[in-house]
Amino acid sequence: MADDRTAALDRILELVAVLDTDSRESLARDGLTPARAHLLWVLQHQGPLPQRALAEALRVSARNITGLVDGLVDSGFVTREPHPTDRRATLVSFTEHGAATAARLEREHGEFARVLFADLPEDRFRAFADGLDHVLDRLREHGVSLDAQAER
Amino acid sequence: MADDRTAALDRILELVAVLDTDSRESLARDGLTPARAHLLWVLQHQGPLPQRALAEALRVSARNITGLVDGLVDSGFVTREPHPTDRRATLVSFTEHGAATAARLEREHGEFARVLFADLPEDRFRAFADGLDHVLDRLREHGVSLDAQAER
DNA sequence: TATTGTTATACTCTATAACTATA
DNA sequence: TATAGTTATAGAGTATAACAATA
Repeated sequence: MADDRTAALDRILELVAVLDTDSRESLARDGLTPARAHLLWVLQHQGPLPQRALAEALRVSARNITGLVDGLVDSGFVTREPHPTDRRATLVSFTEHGAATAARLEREHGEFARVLFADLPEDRFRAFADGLDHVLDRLREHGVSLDAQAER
Repeated sequence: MADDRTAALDRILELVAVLDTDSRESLARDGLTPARAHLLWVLQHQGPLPQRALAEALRVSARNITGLVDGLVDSGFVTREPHPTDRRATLVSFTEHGAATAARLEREHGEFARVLFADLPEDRFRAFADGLDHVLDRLREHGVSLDAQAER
C-alpha cells in the first residue's frame, strides 16, 4: 500500500521529466527556451510590461530579466520601448513575430491538453482531476505552494 | 469541457512548478542541486560506477559528468577511485556522508509520497493513479516518453 | 531617498570538439 | 582503432552587489 503511493509519486516525477524534455525540445524548434517562453507567456496575458513587473511575475532577479529580454530582443520576439510616463523604465512589447508565436503556443497548449486526456471517459477524468486537487491541497497544507514560495 | 482539460493541464504544470521549487530548496539545504542529487540517486541504486556509465544513466555528456563529479567530490559526497581492471576509467563511490545523505533522501522520498496522498481514500487514489497511467500512455502513443527520448 | 535597469562578477548545468592515456 | 575522461570553449539561467539615471 505505502509502496503504491511511492510508485504513484514516481510516475508523477516521470511525467514531470517527460513534459520537461518534450516542451524543451518543442520550444527549441521555435528558437525559445523555457525561461524565455515563460516571459512571452506573461506578456501574452498581461500586455506590455516594464522589466520590474516581469521580474515579479517570473519571480527572478531584475538582472535575470535584463538577460532574458536581451535574448528575446536579439532573436526578434520582443522590443524595448520607452515607458510613456517613467523615464527610468522600459516597456517590453511583442514584435509581430513574438505576438504570433505566443498566440500559437497558447493554441498548442490547449490542443496538447485535449490529446493528453483523449479517450479518457468523463468520470475517470473527473476522478483524476480530483486526485490532482487533493495532492495540491496536501502540499498547500504543508506550506508548499506557489503562493508560499512567493512570500519568501 | 475542453476548457476543463486545459485547466487540468494547468494544474499538472502547477504541480510540476511546485515540486521543482520545493525539491530544489530542500536539496539546497543539503548542499545539493537537482543534477547532483540525481547522480547520487543512480549511485544509490546501482552502486559505484565509472563516469561513462553515469553519463548514460543521466543522459548527459561525459563532460557534464566530469563537472558534476567535481562538485560532489569538492562537497564531500563522493570519491574517485581507480577502476580495478580498466586504468582509463575511474569509479565514482560514496563517501560516508554521501551514502548517509542518499539513504536519507530515499527515506524522505517515501515519506513525501505518504504525505502527498494522506487522507485520500483508496478508491480515489486508484482513480488518480489510473488517470496518471492514462496520461502517460497517451504521451507514449505520441512518441513522448523517457524511452523515446533516450533513443535520440 | 527610493526605484529602474545595467554593469561586474560568479556559480551551475549543459553542449561540442580536441586531446591524453589506455584498451 | 576505439574508449574513458579531461581541457578548452561557449551559451543559458540564476544570483548578489555596485552604480547610473530618474522619480
